[in-house]
Amino acid sequence: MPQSKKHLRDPDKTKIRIMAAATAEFAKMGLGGARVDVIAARAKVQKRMMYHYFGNKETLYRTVLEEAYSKFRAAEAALEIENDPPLQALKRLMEFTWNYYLENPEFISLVSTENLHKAKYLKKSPRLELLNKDFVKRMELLLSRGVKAGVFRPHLDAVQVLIALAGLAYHYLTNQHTGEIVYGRSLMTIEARQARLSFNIEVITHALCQPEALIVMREAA
Amino acid sequence: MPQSKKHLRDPDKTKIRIMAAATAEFAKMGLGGARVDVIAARAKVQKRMMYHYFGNKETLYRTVLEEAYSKFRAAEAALEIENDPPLQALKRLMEFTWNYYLENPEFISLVSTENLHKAKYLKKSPRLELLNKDFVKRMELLLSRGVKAGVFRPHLDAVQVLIALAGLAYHYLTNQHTGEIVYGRSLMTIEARQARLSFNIEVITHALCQPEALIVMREAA
DNA sequence: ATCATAAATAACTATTTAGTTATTTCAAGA
DNA sequence: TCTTGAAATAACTAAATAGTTATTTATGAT
Repeated sequence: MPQSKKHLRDPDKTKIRIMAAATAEFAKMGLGGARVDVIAARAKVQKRMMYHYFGNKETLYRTVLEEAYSKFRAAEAALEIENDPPLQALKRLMEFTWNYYLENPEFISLVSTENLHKAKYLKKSPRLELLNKDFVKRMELLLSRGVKAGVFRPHLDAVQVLIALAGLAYHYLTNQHTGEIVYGRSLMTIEARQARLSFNIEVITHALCQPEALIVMREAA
Repeated sequence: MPQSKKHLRDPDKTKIRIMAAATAEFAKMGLGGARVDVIAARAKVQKRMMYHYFGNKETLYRTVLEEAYSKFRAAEAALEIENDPPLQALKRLMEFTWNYYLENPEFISLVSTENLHKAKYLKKSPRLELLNKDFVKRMELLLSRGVKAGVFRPHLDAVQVLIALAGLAYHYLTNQHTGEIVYGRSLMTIEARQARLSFNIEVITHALCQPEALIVMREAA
C-alpha cells in the first residue's frame, strides 16, 4: 500500500519525528518489547529512514537515552540554586526533581529500562560522563553552606543525599501502579501528589537539619 | 537433535524448574525481551511443557510475578515486629527490606518491569489483593506505639512512611547501574552497601522522631 | 500384567521482526 | 538548466518467535 502523503525532504524534522516516536515506544515497551515497525509508523516515516539515520535499533535506543539524560541535566543545571539560602535551595531542588519526573514519565521509564539491562548501553556512551560530574559538587557546596549557617547537620555525604532525594520521588512515581494495588489507595490524584511532595520535603528536611533547627521551625509554624 | 538425557516424570519439579528459569529470564529481559525458548532451555525442559502447565507466556509471567510478591510478603510478615520497641521495630523492618531486595534482585526487577506495563498483569491477579492489606495496619500500629512512647512525631501517614522506607532501598538498588555512572562511584562494595543501609535508617529515623528525641540520642552516642 | 492417563518428546508452522536491496524523487550548487 | 548526491519510498528476506500437532513413554491404580 503506497503512502498517501509524501513527505517533503527535511532530514532534521525526520530525525526529530523518529526520536519522538522511539522515545515513546522504548519508554512504553522497554528495549526488548519495542518494535521498529511501530516506531516507524508513529513517526510516519519509512522504516528505512530509521536505519538510514540511526543505523540500528540498539543505537536508536542509546541515542534516545542520551538525549533524555542530557535534557534532564540541562534543566537541572538551569535551576541555579547556588544563591538561594540552603533550606530553600534544597526545597527548590526537590520540587524541580518531582515535577520533572512527573512531567516526563518517559524519562524515568527509560532509566528503569536501562537499569534492567545493567546500564549496558549507557556505558557505551562517552557523551554522558561529562554531564554528571559537577552536580555532585553542587550538592557538596549546598551542604557545606547549610552547615556553616548552622541549619544542616555536619558530615553528610552529598551522593547519599542526592540518591535519597531522587529516590523518594522516583520510586513513588515509577512504582505508582503496583503501589496503588499494594496500598489500596489512589496515589496520583492532585491531592495525593501534593501530599507526597510535601512529605518528601519533610523527610529530607528532617534528615539534613540539626534537631535544634527543627524545633525552631516547629515553633515558628 | 534429540535430548541426551531424558527426564523422569515429576510434574512438580518440572513446574518448579520452569518457574525458576522464567523468573530469571523475565527479571533479566523484561516481559517483551524474555524468550520462551530461552526459558525452556534454562529449565532443561521441552518448550511444550511450559504451554502444558502454564498456558502461555503471559500467564507464566503473571504466575512468576505473583509468586515473587507472595514470597516477599510472607518473609515480611514472619518478621513479627509487633513486640519490639518502636525504634527497634523500624530499624529491623528497614534492615529486612534492604536485605531482601539485595538478596532477591529478581524481585525488584520484576516489580519494575510490571510497573513499566502499568501493573496491567498484577491487576488481573485476585490472589495478591489480600496479601497486602494488613501490613499497612502493622505500620499504623507501629507509628501509634512510637507516638505514645514520645519518640515519634504525631500525625504521620503510614502509607507515606512505607513508601519512603521501601523507596530509599529500592531506588538505590534498582538504579545502581546508572547510579555508578552518574555518581562516578562504586555503589555495591560491602562498605558502600553498609553505608547506604545506615544512611537510610538515619534518614527515616530523623524523619519520624521528635527532634527532642534526636537530641537525646545524639548526646547518648 | 495391563490399561488408562498424564508426562514428556519431537517436529512443525504461521507470523512477526530486524534489517536489506533496489529504485525513485527532489533540491541545491555548478 | 542540468547534474549529482542525499532523502524518501517500495518491496523483500532471513531469522527468530510464540504457539501447535502428533507421538511416544512412564507410572500408578485396578
